[in-house]
Parts: sequence; C-alpha cells; structure tokens
Amino acid sequence: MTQRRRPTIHEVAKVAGVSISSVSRALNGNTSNADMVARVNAAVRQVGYVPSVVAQSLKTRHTGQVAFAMEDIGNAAYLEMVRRIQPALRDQGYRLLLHSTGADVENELGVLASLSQNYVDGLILCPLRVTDRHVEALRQTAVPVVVIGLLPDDVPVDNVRADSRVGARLAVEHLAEAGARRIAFIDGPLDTVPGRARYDGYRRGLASAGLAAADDQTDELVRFTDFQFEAGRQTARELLTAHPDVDAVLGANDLIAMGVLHALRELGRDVPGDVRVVGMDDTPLAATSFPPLSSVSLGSADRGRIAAELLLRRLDGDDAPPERVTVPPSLTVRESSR
Amino acid sequence: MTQRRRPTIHEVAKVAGVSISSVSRALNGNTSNADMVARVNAAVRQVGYVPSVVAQSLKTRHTGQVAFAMEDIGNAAYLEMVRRIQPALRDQGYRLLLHSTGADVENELGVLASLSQNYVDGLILCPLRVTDRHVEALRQTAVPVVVIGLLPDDVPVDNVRADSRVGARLAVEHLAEAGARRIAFIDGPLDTVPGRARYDGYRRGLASAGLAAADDQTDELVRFTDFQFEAGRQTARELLTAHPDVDAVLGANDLIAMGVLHALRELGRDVPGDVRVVGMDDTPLAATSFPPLSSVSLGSADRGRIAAELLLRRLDGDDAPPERVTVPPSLTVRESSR
DNA sequence: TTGAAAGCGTTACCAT
DNA sequence: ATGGTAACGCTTTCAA
Repeated sequence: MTQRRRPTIHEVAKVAGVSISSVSRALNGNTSNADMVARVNAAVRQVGYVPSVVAQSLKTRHTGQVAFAMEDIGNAAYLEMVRRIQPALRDQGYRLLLHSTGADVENELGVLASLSQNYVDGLILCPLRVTDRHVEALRQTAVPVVVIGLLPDDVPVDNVRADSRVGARLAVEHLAEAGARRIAFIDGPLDTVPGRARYDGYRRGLASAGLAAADDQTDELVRFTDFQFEAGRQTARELLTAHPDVDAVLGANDLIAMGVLHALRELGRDVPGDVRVVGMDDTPLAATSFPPLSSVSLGSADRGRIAAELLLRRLDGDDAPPERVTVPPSLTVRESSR
Repeated sequence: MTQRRRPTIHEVAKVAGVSISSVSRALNGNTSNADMVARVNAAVRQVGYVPSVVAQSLKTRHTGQVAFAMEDIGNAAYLEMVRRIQPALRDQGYRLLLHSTGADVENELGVLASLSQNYVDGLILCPLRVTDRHVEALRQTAVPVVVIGLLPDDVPVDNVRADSRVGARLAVEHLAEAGARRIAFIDGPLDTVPGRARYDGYRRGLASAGLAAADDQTDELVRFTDFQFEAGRQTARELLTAHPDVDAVLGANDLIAMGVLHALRELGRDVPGDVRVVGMDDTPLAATSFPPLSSVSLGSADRGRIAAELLLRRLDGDDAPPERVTVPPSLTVRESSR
C-alpha cells in the first residue's frame, strides 16, 4: 500500500501548462477565460487534485468549521439541537465539531479558550452555568459565539433561550383547567438554572389558577430530586403516599414524569382518571409511554436552528448588536392529562 | 470592538529576544535549556500567544481531527456510539467532526471523497449499505477509516460489527425457555441489512428451540413493517387479532416493541402474563416502559469504543493487517418477558 | 487575462 | 543549544 503523496496545485499547473495562480483563479471562479478553465479542469481530473483545506485555511483565515459545545450529547434536548444545527451549517458549507464537556466547567472554559487556536470560525455554546470566568472569556473570544441558555444582559453575545418558567406555568394552568386542584410538582435540584426557573413557573401557575396565594411558601406538594427516572419514581411514591389527595403531578422533565407514571401504577392509581401527569421537554419518551405523556416542549429544535442562523449571520460578516431570542414553550396534550 | 490580530510566533520571539525556531522548540519540548524555556514561556504569557493549529497542520500534515459519519445522530445506536467515541478521541487530543448523511448515499460517498481534502486524520463510518462505489472509495482513502457495520471480506479496512442475527436468536431462545410456544416476530423491512439478519436469527432461534422445522417457510407469525413505533403498534394489532394464540412477540427494535406493548394493552392482554415481549437495541425506552421491556443490546457503546480504539491505533502508525471485530449481543431481561 | 512572487504561521533542517 | 531559512499548499496582490 504505497502511500503516494496527494497532488498539489503545482502538479495541476504543470500538467495544464499554466501558472499556479491561474489554477487557483480558475478553480475559485475568478477572472479567467473559458479556455483556461477547461484546461485546468482537465488537468485537475487527470492528476486527481483535491485542494488542501488546511492550506486554504491558513491563507484565507477561515476554517469552514463550527463547534457545538454542550454537557452531553446524550441529553435529548442537545440531541434535538444538534440535529438541526448540523444540516443548517452543512448547507452553508460548514463542518460541525462536537464538544461534549461532560458536566465539567473547566472543560467548558477550555473550549472557550481553545477558540484562539483558530480551528473554528464560530461556536455555539450551551453552558452549564455562566460564571464570571465565562463572562470574561465570552467578552474576548477570537471568533463569534452564540450562547444557548441564560446569559447576563451585559454580555455582548448572541443569545437564544428557552422559557422553562413559562413552560412550567403553562403546564400548571393546563392541569388546573382540566379540573385538578391539588397539583404536585417534582422538580430537579433548586440550585440549577432549569430547576429554579421551573419552580418559579409552577408557583406562578398555581397563583394564576387561584390554587395558592402568591406568597404561600409552604410547598407541601413540592419535592426536589434529580432529573432522572428512578429519582422521579421514588420521590413520587413518597409524595403520593404522604398526600393521597394529589390529583395531578407535574414532572420537571420527561424522565421524572415517567417515574411518576410508574409510581402511580404501582400504587394502583389510574392516569389520568385519578391523577393527571405532565412532563417537560417533550422527548421521544413522551409519545411512546403509557398512557402517552403530555409534555411541555421547550423548543430545543427551534433553539438549535435559530442559534445556527444567528451564527451564520455573524460568519457572514454581520456586525449588528448582539441579539437575544427567546423561544416560547408549547404544551402537547396527550392522554396522561386529558 | 477592534479585532486585533492574534500574536504569532514572531511576536513571541521578538519579546523573548530569541529566534522563532527557539520558540518553536521550547514550546514543543525539544532541545533547549531551562533558561530558554522560561524566557519563552514568559513571552508567551505576556503577549497571549496561542499557536495556530492550522499552520501546525499544514506543516506537520496532521489535523488532530477525526470524523464520525452516520445516517442520523438521532438514532439511539449512533448516539451511544458517539458518546463513547468522543471522549476516547478527546483523551488522545483529537477533535470530533460529526457528519449526518441523512440516509443519502451520495452524501455518504461525498464524505468519503472529501477525505482527500485532508481536514481529518481519520474517519469512523457507519454506512447505510456498502455499494461497489463504497468499496472502491474505501480502497483508496487518503486517511485511515474504520467501518462500523457489515463489510465485504476483501475490503482492507478495520471493521467493527454487531451480530443482530445472534441477537434475535438469543431473544427467541429466551422466550422459548420462559415457556412461549407461539412466538411472533415483527421485523423491519426485509431488504435492509438488519431486517434480514434479524429475520434469519428469529428463524434459527425457532429451530434451535424446536418450535419450527428449519425448512418451514410459512412464517405465519412474521410481519414486516417499518422500524417505528406506530408501525409496530398497527402491525401488532393486526397480528394479534389474527392469531390470538400468540404467547410472545419479538420486536425487531425497541420502537416496534413499544408499539407491541401498546397494542397488547389496547387488546386487554397482560404482559408478561398473557404475552411476553422482547425488543432489540436496548435503548432508554426499554427501561422506562411499562412493564420495563426486555431487550437485546447489540453493543452500540462497545462498538463505538472499539472503533475509536482501532482508529487511534492506526493514527499511531500501526500498519498491521485490517482487523475485524464482532461485538456479541447480550439480552437484558426485564419484566416484559419474565 | 495571465504569471511572478510575497506571504499565511508554523516546523525542521542545516549551519554555527 | 541556538539562529537563519526553506518549506508546507494555497490565495492574492502587482506587473506585464
């Protein structure tokens, strides 16, 4: 297997009997007459020439690459994003680099710092949380960055966000309209951004439905646990045993809500007859569960698409002020809350 | 926002009062005395120098990048792979490029061809199917390739494969041992690679369990449909109505099996009391379904990990003959078949 | 329209 | 051990 070196523009030039500048021009569609283009193309085919993107990058100062960095691509929301981001970028000729930071803030900051190595033209970042060091790094990145997630107002970076507060509120109002009066909430950790936002949304929903005073802080029907299936199940079992009068449960994500469904089944309670259930994120789990799970979509696909569009605009040279786009949540009602 | 140019090795050299060659050597850990290293590092910090990976790539002829190409990252199996591939590569200093080919063979061949642009040092490819053009392209790629999936024996490329035939057989034997006698199979399209292999495995399983003659081709309990939830549900409903004596169903993937579970519930049949159900792929759906779904894992995570290891070995310069690794399937028994 | 030549930012060879 | 210099493969002035 003799590894022959790839032909360069010089080989093409020699075969075509022209200069390398002419080859470059002909290939890049710059001024050259039809005859020249034909000769160059013939030579290109003959020697099997393919331009080196590395050399092009060095010269042109852009790489044709964009990075997407998030905690873990296994997360359904990030997966939805990447499914939209990749085609959008590919259509514009960009390749996509994937960085899973693995819940490691240092890793995340490392990605930001590595940007000055100039291996990408831009970055879409989903930060775990935004520290001062993030802000500092974001202020002086070598390339355009779009952040998906919450971001302090004074950070001059394009920003796409969900509204999980409104999302949770939507779910509560829906449950109340359906007739629920004792609506429980199983949240993720309160010291996470989504945990906090969803908790606030839940409380607003209760207040707007007239089910709790706005200043009621008892939270007897609220539990905090991990955003996981087993955690949801255990917590739901405890909650439902302690409060048999609960007639609806909102899970802070679909995994928790799936746990709630299992707990209810184990306790012999009918869904939605005895207890209605709603989840959040609207993952594939929701449609195939039994009964199919109502869920609040936070628009991950849209957020991904919009982030890609914003970044492409920057890469196109747009230097308008940073944009802030909030994607509204939407509730898909399925049998679990009907 | 004045975009100042990044400092180059020349700035560092000037500040340190040494030559650029010395800077390069000091930074790359080549012969230089401690004093020199210290001066260079000081200068690097002072000017905020970060080497250009593009220039390095041009010079060293490798990019530090690897591509992973598959149909759609939304597919649970590919997702598992990428979750293993990415950290493995990152630990060795490689970045990961993602190519979703979107069920488009041309696109897939395009990726193979684009390899000669030399933007990556290697590729992990999950082909939809392997055509003659694939084989030809694979024979003369510019960089090492590892193929995950079936590959003709004479293609000199590292290859990692699942064994879904044995996987299906495993499931059938398990169901037979559990007492099932009328085991139905809802497969995907027979003209797909997995559809065919799983069908063969199903038949072998029946034969080895003594439930069918090896040459029995009646297939009255077999149906072919899409690898999707709704398809599985519809098909199962029809099948179970036509054959009420069916006491077990194997779904060719978890989505189909989820459809089967729903159909059984709609028909008022108990799982696993009346009918046992097993799926394939062992996706997250299986663990959270009700009842939890037994499923055959085809080792996607392992295949991803092994593919990454094989590729890294090649990138390390190993030129041993191509390897062929088959990852054995394994059955996770949950309540749906107990 | 074409060709010559100067970089892009590195690494590595060759003297010193 | 260090410095000068020639590549790496391309794009883009600048003259002709």
